[in-house]
Amino acid sequence: MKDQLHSLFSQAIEQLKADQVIPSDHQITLMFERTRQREHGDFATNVAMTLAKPARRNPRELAELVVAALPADDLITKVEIAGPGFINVFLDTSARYAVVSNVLAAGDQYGLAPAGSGQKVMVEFVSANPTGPLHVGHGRGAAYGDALARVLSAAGHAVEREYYVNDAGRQMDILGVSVWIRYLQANGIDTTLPENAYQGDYVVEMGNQLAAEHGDAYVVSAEDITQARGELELEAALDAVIALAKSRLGEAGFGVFFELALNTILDDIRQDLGEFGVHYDTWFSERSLYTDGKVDAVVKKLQASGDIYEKGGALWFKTTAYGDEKDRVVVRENGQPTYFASDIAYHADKLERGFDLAINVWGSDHHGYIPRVVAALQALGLDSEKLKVLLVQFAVLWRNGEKVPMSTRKGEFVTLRDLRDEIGSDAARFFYAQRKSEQHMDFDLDLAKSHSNENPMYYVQYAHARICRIFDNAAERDIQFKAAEGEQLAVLDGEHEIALLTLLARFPELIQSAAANYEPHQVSYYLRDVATAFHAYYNASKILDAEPEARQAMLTLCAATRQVLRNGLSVLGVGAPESM
RNA sequence: GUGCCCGUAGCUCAACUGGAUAGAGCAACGGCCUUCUAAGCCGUAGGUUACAGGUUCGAGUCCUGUCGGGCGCGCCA
Repeated sequence: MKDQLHSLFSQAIEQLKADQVIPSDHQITLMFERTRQREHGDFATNVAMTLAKPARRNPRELAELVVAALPADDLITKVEIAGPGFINVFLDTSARYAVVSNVLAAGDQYGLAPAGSGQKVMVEFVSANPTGPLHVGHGRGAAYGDALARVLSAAGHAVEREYYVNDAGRQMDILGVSVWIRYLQANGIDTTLPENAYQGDYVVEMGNQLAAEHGDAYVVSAEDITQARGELELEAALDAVIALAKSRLGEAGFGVFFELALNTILDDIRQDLGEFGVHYDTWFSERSLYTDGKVDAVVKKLQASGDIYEKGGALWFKTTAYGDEKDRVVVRENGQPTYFASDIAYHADKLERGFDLAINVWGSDHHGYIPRVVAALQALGLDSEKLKVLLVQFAVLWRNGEKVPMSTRKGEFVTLRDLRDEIGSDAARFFYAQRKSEQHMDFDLDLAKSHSNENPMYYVQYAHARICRIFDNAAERDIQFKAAEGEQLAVLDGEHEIALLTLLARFPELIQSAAANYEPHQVSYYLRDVATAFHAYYNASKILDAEPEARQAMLTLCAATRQVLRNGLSVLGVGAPESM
């Protein structure tokens, strides 16, 4: 419909160019908007206002000329010029109710662009360090990332979801050693867990499990540990204990603790996300970048191109040459690569896998990290425009009017699983999906739990369930439903019906807009609008008591509304129950 | 100190990316169930879009400054 308007107005503008009203070389972006008020017709365009300057005429006068040059067409019944120079277009009513048939014909594909019509896109999200259960902060990233992936694929893109597993580096050593200490305690060794190690109960459980499986095979004395720590400060003391564990147990022995911790936690995360409705195509291991030699390769390549220099025994990447504020270390003085080194290899690998677009969903605390990753891609001769980093603000949790602390190491946090148990996966997803990603967000746990029925999701689902019930009741009353078509739908001209029809017609545009702007929250607001329009309609009309012919048309509208609600909820990854 | 994000009704958030009279939900007040699910509907009230300038036909949206909040600025990840 918009395309048709576009073509008609383009013809009019070409005509004006030919008449030399507008400079013929002027580039025009023709935009149509759905109007907010009925008096303004169905669509409006501001083209006359944007042309005012190049044409050196006042907008209203230009609007007159555009309208005069507009070819006749059945679609348009009336055109008005309003305000400072808007051109308001009124469409033929048959164009309005035709949407019902379109919805029913397309079914669960309505609003969705054909698969493969878009780009090849990867969405990497959550990627939390596998050092403990996911907390509600990760939940926002999970809900946003997955809804984004769904919106993008609804808009026709081929989407892959990826989780980058940080299974290398010091954090994992700390986790391994935390489990080891708990294991020692389970074997009766009188030692304490350093306060900067992982404190969670899950670490205790793993220690107990390993003590049961391996007995005292990996035990050292409490004195050895005390001696290793010596008078060192916190972090250095922890490193000393890690070194002790590695030297006494060997790589293989330490690996027992490390691997169990990693696998247990990763399985838990995978299950947690699965129950949240989030499923990944790829779990990409950071360690594999080392074992496959990709980190080395990328460092050598940057050395060869002169982007890496040595200073103070460390290797530095000249990221300032690509707009970063300071240069960054990639290989430390002690020969250990930094996290940045593997991240360069990871992002290079992503783009080399042939995605048109690689989206990273990151917590906003990582925003300072973006310039150096972009720098790395540019230095490697890759197209950094293909990387898009979307930042999600972490939610601030409130309980009893106080901020809830969130520290993984201290084991003090509300887990995603707790939240799902309290309010359910669907409600949690919908709640997160209602917020724009970069918006700061307050999450009041007491409110979320005690007033869970006030979650707008129920409002939308209720509209769906109500429609299902109407059809149940129709069947009980022996009313046979056969979708009305064409002129039979012309009775749908009440205020509520027109509002509903207009909304249903907007759905495909909405999906495109939500995808183009990476804003899945647009879908949740849209669904609420559809539900509002339906509930109002429902209360105003006794559908099953209407005259048979009108009743068929009304039921057809209900069926179309139900379909759109279903499709929209599915884009958010939320269910559409048939009864509530 | 410096860089990025944010500031909209009492609270939580929208606003089709520069458009017409800034909208919803909670909370408050008043109505609607012997009638397809009241998890609903209808109505009332609530605003100097943090503040001050600027850009233009037109600004919550863009530019500058100020104030307030969050987050970065490691040979951590």
